Amino acid sequence: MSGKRRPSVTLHDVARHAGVSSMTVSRVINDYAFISDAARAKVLKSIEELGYRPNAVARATRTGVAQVGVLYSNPNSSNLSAFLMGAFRKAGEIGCQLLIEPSAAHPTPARAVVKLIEAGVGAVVLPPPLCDDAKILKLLAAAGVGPVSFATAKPSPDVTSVAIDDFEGAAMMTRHLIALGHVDIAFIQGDPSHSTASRREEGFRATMAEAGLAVPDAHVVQGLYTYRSGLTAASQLLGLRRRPSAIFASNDDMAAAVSAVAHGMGIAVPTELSIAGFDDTPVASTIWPQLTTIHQPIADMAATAVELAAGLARRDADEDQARKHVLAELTLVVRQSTAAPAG
Amino acid sequence: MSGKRRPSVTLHDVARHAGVSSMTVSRVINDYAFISDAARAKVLKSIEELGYRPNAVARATRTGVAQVGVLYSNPNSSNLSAFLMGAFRKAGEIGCQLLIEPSAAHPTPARAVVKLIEAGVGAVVLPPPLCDDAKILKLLAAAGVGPVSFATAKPSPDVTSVAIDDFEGAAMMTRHLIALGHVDIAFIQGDPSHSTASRREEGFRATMAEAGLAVPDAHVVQGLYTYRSGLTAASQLLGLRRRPSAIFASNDDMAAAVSAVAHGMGIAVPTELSIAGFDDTPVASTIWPQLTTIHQPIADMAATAVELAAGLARRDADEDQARKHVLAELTLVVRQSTAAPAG
DNA sequence: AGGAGCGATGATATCGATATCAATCGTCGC
DNA sequence: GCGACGATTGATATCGATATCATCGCTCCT
Repeated sequence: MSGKRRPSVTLHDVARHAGVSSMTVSRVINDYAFISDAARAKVLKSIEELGYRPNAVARATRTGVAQVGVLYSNPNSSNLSAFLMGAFRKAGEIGCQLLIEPSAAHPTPARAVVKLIEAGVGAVVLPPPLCDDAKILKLLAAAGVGPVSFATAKPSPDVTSVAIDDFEGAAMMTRHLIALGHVDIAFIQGDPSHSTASRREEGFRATMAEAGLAVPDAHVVQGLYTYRSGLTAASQLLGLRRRPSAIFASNDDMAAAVSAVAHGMGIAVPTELSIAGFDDTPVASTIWPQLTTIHQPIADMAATAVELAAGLARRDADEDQARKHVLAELTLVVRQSTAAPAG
Repeated sequence: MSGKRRPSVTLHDVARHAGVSSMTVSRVINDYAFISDAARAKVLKSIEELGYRPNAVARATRTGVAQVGVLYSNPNSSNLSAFLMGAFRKAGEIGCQLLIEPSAAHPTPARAVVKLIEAGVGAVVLPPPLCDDAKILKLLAAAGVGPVSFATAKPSPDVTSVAIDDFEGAAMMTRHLIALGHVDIAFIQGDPSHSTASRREEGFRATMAEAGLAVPDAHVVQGLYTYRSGLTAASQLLGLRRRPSAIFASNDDMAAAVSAVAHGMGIAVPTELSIAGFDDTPVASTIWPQLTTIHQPIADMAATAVELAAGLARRDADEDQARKHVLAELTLVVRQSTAAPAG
């Protein structure tokens, strides 16, 4: 019987309460420039008193609902949840509808793109490695669907992008290890088909060179961003006659594998071996000791990507829109897997 | 210049094309019972020809946008991404707005609930262990906000719920291990503050008893659903004089830890030791060998939960609504971490 | 003084759908 | 053969916001 009903204060309620028209209220909440201070104050007061909250859905009907597609390649990607969180939060805010399409569900990524286009999306967010695929970009261009490339290491100037500076991130981590006193630092490369892999390696090498530290060939081994490839790479590195005192893996999954192998060989982490990852995925704080890694604000980046995509989708034949390029801020997260080298 | 514009076929376009009123079209797509076959056929044909897709957002303005809150406790929960996927997909479909609130961001879970209530949600989805918290349920009831408990092991008959049968899941896995020929099967318990933990243990014990197999006390050790607790538990079990030939951990994170420890002790998986997990989180297919585990259709469950919550949110003082209880289907996923015992 | 220019505001149409109520057409019972 | 009732359909209002255009009152310029 306590039948609570959503009283749902509307814009009109606020207008009535403030003694102005609904348009004035609408303008206030949309930060329109030309409103008298008096009117603005009245409206803000009424909003406060009534506890008004704009209805994103209703707003979207008028502003034009943009349907934005999101393609993703790896359903197990550990960053997926943060990515989705951010993307959906923003989508809810601006009232645009997200269509999520796993490219793995299709014989080729191109088929997934076609499906999204047919579903009528106005823009597509492309995580790596899809955003580096020229064929896909061509397909989208032909359909007039705007692409937003996400977290690619080499964003094309022609394509709106949200990215991180992989080079700088790797450099930050390398500096951290050097500052701890490490000299023999090994590196596990990422999947060469991802553009991020080479940038991270370059960041590592450049920083080592800058510090005057040598990087013997044996200290750089190939990985594929997978746990399993990390297992192999770790065995290789830890079996070396002259074992490195620190291993920097290009992502957290591989760093977790290094941790498991070290564990297996009775090598104490971090006292005998420092391990560093990249991405700050959930596994980094799951395993023990927790990984020192580079944190990317994936959720914020995803939100930004959706916002840009929605803008692209809405825009009419207005072609000369500036392609935006957003670079997100990275942070070094020092946890328990790195320390000064022994002895 | 290829200024593609979303022509966005509307309901009215379809109506005009089919020569009927828009209401008739609306009724067809909403499966209203009393439509002549002729009209239905015409409409369906037009929908097909024009490639019409209903605009969920517009629909929601009229049906009443339900705001549904989703509380979650552990931002690193590996199931989060699947959960969010399902939840948001459904939210998009029915045009309801999701408010996600991490309870960790508040001093107490109760504060998070209050925030959602103040934000005006009509219903809340509560993952464990929040859904078992009487205080929270009381708070919600006072505000007239419907709760939907998610994946709790002991759903209250008074609360709408979407759950799995933890007992049966554990039983399935235990039967699998027994069928492989294992006799000495150890068990790692979950966090006792989660209702799922005890049900899983009961499922294990009941099945062992049924098969006439003994479960010595030393073969059941406490865990907390964390990787770290799994590390400790595994060391304990694998250090036993009479080592079990299989370890069934109540979740994947702990199973992954068992794998790491086994690795460390030079115990081959699965030839010398079988490892089983529960949940089928991403880590299960990340590590190597990949874990045999119990898969829950989290995404579907989340979608169902949102759907039920939206229903709750919309319903007026209509109190005698049936509380629904949905039980999702579990599947045993056999991967590479289990095999027949050696010798 | 006349009006151009602009800041500030409101009236009204609109977005794409559904809710509600009324209208139409059989046909069935008596 | 008449009224009632049920199946089927359409007209119109509505949801909560924004877009567009009109209006109003000033100031400032010539």
